[in-house]
Amino acid sequence: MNLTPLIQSFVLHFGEMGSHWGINRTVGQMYALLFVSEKPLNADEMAEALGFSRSNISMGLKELVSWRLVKLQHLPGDRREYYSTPDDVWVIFQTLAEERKKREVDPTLTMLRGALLETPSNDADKHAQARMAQMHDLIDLTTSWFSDIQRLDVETLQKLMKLGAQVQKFLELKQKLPAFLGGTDSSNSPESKD
Amino acid sequence: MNLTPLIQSFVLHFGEMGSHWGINRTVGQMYALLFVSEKPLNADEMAEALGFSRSNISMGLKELVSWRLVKLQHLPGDRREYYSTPDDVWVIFQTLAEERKKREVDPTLTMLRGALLETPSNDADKHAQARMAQMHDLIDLTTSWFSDIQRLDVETLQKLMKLGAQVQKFLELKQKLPAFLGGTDSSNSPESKD
DNA sequence: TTGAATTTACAGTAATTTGTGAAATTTGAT
DNA sequence: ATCAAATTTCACAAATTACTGTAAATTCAA
Repeated sequence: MNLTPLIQSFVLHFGEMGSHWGINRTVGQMYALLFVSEKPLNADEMAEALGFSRSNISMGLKELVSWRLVKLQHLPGDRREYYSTPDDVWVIFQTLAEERKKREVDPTLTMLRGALLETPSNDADKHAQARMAQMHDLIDLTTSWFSDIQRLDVETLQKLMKLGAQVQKFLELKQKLPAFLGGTDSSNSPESKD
Repeated sequence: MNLTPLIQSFVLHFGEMGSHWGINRTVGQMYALLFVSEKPLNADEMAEALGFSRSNISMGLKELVSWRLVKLQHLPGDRREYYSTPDDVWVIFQTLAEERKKREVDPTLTMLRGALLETPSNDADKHAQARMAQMHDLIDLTTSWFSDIQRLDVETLQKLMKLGAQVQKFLELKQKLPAFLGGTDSSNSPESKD
């Protein structure tokens, strides 16, 4: 295959960053290669392009598939398995966010819920539980918001982001005109938090 | 010191999750211990509570301070250094997000900008650059939005999150009444994306 | 059903990361 | 300035993780 300098530097960068992102260097490079590739690649092509062993490629691909970051497909008349990344970068972004949530935050949320049900054994425990409750509520609100947002289509999401901090004006407006959003909303009622 | 079972399980969980979060087990435990502690702790107390060597604590603390996740303070009449986490979990969350952006996405954004300035050497390069441009634009929009949002105070941010997907209604409204947000906004104009 | 092509599992090794104790340095009270 | 308390650095050992080659398993065409 033989990569051009441009592609090579992109691939190497992803390899280096991989460790910061919780994947290893070779998996990072594999993803980068697929991301910029014009067509799906099979494992042998990737092994050759990156200079890794065939089995390493196999492991890495398995991991990337488990993250839903690469998809497997078959090309007509070729029994080998070909791999590629989704075309739409927004879809990629959402998949990444979902998977990270699932792996990196959901387990903690579950642990916190359990811990908050325990009976505190002393003052230190009481304080610890109060702190855990704060953490729980923050994560809960953030992840609920995230799954709300994720339901929006990409177009809408983009508009929202371009709007940026201007949403603040909307909140001010809403304060004045609470009616127009319908009745089941409770976010204006003054119970709020601690 | 001797941790209660409740606190111990919290601390151990953070240790295990640490690897998913890009910090190591001991650093994760240190952070958890400080997070639930009623008062600031010094390095010796932490070493004893967690059963780590004094030097390991020193290293870990240095890392946590570099992430701005723990702060150093001095207690009157005691020359040792005491450590604690910020009280407000929203501040913690924002700090974490800022630091992760700085370490995990800014370098990639920089690399992409550089790559997009290169002259493509062939069709493969042209395609790769197109892909990189998509990635760049996504990251750029997302991080700009993030720094916009970060300027909001915590109260407003909370309201916004509680609103969730209902912001969509605002966008619809805005479509109809583009005037009320003032003139410099271009997000409604139909140039949009590819 | 056979067998060639392909993928996967696994065991051994290499590389990297983590954690420790001892030595060196820094700090601040006297 | 001195000295003891406290912190940091560093070289090494231990543990973990990554990578390879080979062997086993699977797949699919004939």
